[in-house]
Amino acid sequence: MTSAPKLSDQLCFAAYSFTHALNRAYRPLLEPLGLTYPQYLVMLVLWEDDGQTVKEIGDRLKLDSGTLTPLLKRLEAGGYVTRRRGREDERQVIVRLSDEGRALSEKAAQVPVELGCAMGAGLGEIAELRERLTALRDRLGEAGCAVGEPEASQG
Amino acid sequence: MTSAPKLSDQLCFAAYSFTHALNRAYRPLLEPLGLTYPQYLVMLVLWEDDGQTVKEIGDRLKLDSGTLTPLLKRLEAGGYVTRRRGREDERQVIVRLSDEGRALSEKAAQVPVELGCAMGAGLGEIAELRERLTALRDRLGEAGCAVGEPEASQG
DNA sequence: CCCATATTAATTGCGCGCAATTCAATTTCG
DNA sequence: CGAAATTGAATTGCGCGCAATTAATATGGG
Repeated sequence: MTSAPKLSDQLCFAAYSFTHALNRAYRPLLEPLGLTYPQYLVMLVLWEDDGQTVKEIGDRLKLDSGTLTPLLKRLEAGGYVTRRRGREDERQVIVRLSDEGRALSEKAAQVPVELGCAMGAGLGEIAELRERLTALRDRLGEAGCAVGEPEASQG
Repeated sequence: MTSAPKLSDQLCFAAYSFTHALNRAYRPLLEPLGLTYPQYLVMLVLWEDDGQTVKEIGDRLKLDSGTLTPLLKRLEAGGYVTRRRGREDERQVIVRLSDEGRALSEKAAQVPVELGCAMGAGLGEIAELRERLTALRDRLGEAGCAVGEPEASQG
């Protein structure tokens, strides 16, 4: 048996390469804004709710401080956010939009439009895909399985 | 207008966080094999067709030499592959499995089974998702759109 | 044959992602 | 109250991904 490629692997590679393609598609749209895609995600989170802690941002984006701390420092260096220790709890660092960071949302409004257009997918398909991927992601986050029955594999 | 999150952004984040979740799910399965997920992908490609050039591997995985060269050197250091300049065309580097690398496919056979199980998705759902993601990825790789009509956006 | 152009890998530099560790602040509990 | 446990962020180290550059080899036209 030549170890044929398994379908679950193929799905994983599809997701992997789709994500890279997304990144490449976002790059030229975000570069004029001075943002990378992960930085754009942080800005989306802050545009929705300003003044969140590093922990809260990390919970939303599923990222930890090892990723966020240097990223936020770059956003701060770019003048889009401020980082200040909380008064109540000095362990926390509260991230706030600067005026420039708030203003950036205007320029960024076109990004998802162009992206959705580049994908050329209908509203329904996008919504369905999003739900399935999110559901699978959350299931992956759980315990896993006891490797009992070989299931959902086979190319 | 508070710049509500757009659906296309949500799909992109779903794909982004799904891919990270996949990576986390693969890690404990691949760590005993001494592989990272991208290294595993290269091994899958080589198990399917041994003796490919860096270019060919890159075409299949959509990766360039900047990513592959150091990765392949690590696989070589780990004893799984050899890298040798081609005799016909000395620009090319041909990557071949070592005996150990070939033997690894046996141990790796269980990986997609466990992964598919952890996702807990049916064969049909997996196949459909894979097709859609691949189609979207390929569409993203193309020209894009003329930003005419706002379409496929809106949260 | 020779030179301009192409192609192929390797290299450099930067920004993630994440595990592991460290440190300070806070909470819990004896 | 005070020691231990917990929490939040920062730091370190490593492996991608990719743009940009470089170097070596191959190819095609004059």
